[in-house]
Amino acid sequence: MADNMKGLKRTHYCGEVLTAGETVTVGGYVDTVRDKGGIIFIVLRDRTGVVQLTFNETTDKAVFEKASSCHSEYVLMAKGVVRERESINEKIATGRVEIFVDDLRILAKAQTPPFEIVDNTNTNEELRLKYRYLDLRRKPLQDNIIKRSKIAKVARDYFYENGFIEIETPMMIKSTPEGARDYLVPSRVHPGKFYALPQSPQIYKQLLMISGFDRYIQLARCFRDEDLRADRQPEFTQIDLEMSFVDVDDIMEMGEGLVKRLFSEVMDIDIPTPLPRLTYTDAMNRYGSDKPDTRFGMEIQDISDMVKSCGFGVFTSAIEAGGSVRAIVAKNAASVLTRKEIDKLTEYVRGIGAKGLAYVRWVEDAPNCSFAKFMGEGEVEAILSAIGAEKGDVVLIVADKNSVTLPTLGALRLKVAKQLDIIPEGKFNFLWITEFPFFEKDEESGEWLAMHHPFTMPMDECLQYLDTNPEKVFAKAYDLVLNGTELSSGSIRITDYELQQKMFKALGLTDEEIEAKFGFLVDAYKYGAAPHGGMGIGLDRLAMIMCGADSLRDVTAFPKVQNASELMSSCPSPVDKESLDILGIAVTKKEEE
RNA sequence: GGCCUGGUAGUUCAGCUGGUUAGAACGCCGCCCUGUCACGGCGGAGGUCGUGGGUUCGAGUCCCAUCCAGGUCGCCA
Repeated sequence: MADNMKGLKRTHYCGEVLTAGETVTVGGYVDTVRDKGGIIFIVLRDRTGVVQLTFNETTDKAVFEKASSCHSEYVLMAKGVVRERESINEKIATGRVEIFVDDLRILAKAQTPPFEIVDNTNTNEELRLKYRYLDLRRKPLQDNIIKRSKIAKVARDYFYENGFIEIETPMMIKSTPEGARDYLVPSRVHPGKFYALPQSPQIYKQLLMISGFDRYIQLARCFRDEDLRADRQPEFTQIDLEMSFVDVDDIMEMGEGLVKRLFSEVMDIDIPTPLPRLTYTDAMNRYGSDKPDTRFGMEIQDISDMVKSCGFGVFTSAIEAGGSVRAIVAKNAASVLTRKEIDKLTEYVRGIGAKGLAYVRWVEDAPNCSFAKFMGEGEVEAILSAIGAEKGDVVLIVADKNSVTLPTLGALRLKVAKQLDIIPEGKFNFLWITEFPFFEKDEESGEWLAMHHPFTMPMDECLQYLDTNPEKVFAKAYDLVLNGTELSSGSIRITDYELQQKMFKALGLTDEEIEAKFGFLVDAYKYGAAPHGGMGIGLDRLAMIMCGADSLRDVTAFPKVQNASELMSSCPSPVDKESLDILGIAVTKKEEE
């Protein structure tokens, strides 16, 4: 039987700085036991830090014996007098004092954990996720979770101070099979019918604007049944907001205020506002991405004009087909990007859709150019000079249609920057991406599809092209990007019934489809809505970057792994036939057990 | 679904062109030690080499399949 804590009340956390002479009571987990024979030191740990407990054999034999029976991760409560240490440890905050214990309680014994609870663990993440509750005892993870809590708190403070009302929207909603796949929830009362978990509170927050709440926020749980990435979990949290009587700039200003406040209060870092802006078109042309990492240069340059009449068929045919020839210059990369490495990059770009990679590797005196034999006297040198390439640099060139050259060079830019290790740490480069195209053409069917959800407002000056030139229509949509990660996405919504009908038609929806999918929302707008818009800021991704973590798993208390299962509880799991029968569900396909 | 990487004591890893009894460090257990703090000293236990098949006189090592984990592409309006 373990001891109880009768008569003891915790007075301090372990990490608090104690003054010699005072009597204190602390509780925590045994970090280490150092048994010297006649004297025992136990390092006790809680979420604030560690403190040393000291036991002397000659002072109190009974307490000493109990201390000698303690092992790692035992849960203790200890009362004693604080005193200066005989030898000081400058490495820890509480290293000048110790607690000389006269009352020790073993509140719980503990099995030896399957891995050591230490800050810099090497232990395989799979095992740590299986014992997540133990992994969460580690300080780096505790610090992340605590920082995330602070981020949420500051965000709430900020929006409450700006007149926002926090409103919960339902977690069980109508399934609308658009975009990401829904998680479905069966209904016992309605066999054969399903709710869906929300991918975002989008429709409900728009309805709240119609109701006149004017400014709404929610720290909203969202669910998407898609494959995971380091920065993508199937369930995640958005700082979701919507505002009435606003246009694009008003929302962006509110978002910038939040970013500034968060970084100031949580990190003590000043983020200058207004944040830089880039249109989608410029972002694609310069960085080959709609979420560019601007912490380093290596921008994409168009060399089509310089090579359009050269003898290299790969270049000329790409240009003749309406595409382009574009390049990035990797400064001082010639020693890292050897011929062999460039071959690997060529394989990489083939894997993501390009046909190949031309290059100039400038070592020694003469640039080594993969297409030199097709070029005339001085032509290669002219190109190098025009794009600012110098001795020691490597130029990587892709020729294809723009929908291939730009994303390929964008991906290559990131890959090469990581390889060269030129992305500065500790920088926080925010960037708004604006003026997204409204439609994108499906390469296979040739149909125009909405790039954002169909309630997004086109830019005022583009309305005239809605019927005639879909490619000339841009949206009042904006993404917030931080260090190459999409943090937030938002838009101004269509509040005009007629315009909304027009949009649906432009997207090829029939009246029946409109009614079935969005009938209630379309009806709602018939009763009048102020111009409104909003955004959803990924709390998890924000916390990840603010914690300097590489994965959402490091800032999520109980994350899912790549196949969307949770290793600790082993979910999802099969359910018994009885449960399914009540729901009227038959399972026709099973995962191998 | 495609591609890449990994899986060997509790943990992290080593284990060569296939060859005796699969090693190290940390952790764990026991004994010793009154100022340690990466404590120290002595001793000890601990392995279906992810799983299944194949090649071979012989497989941790080679081949095939499969499972698990991570990364990435597709996917994520």
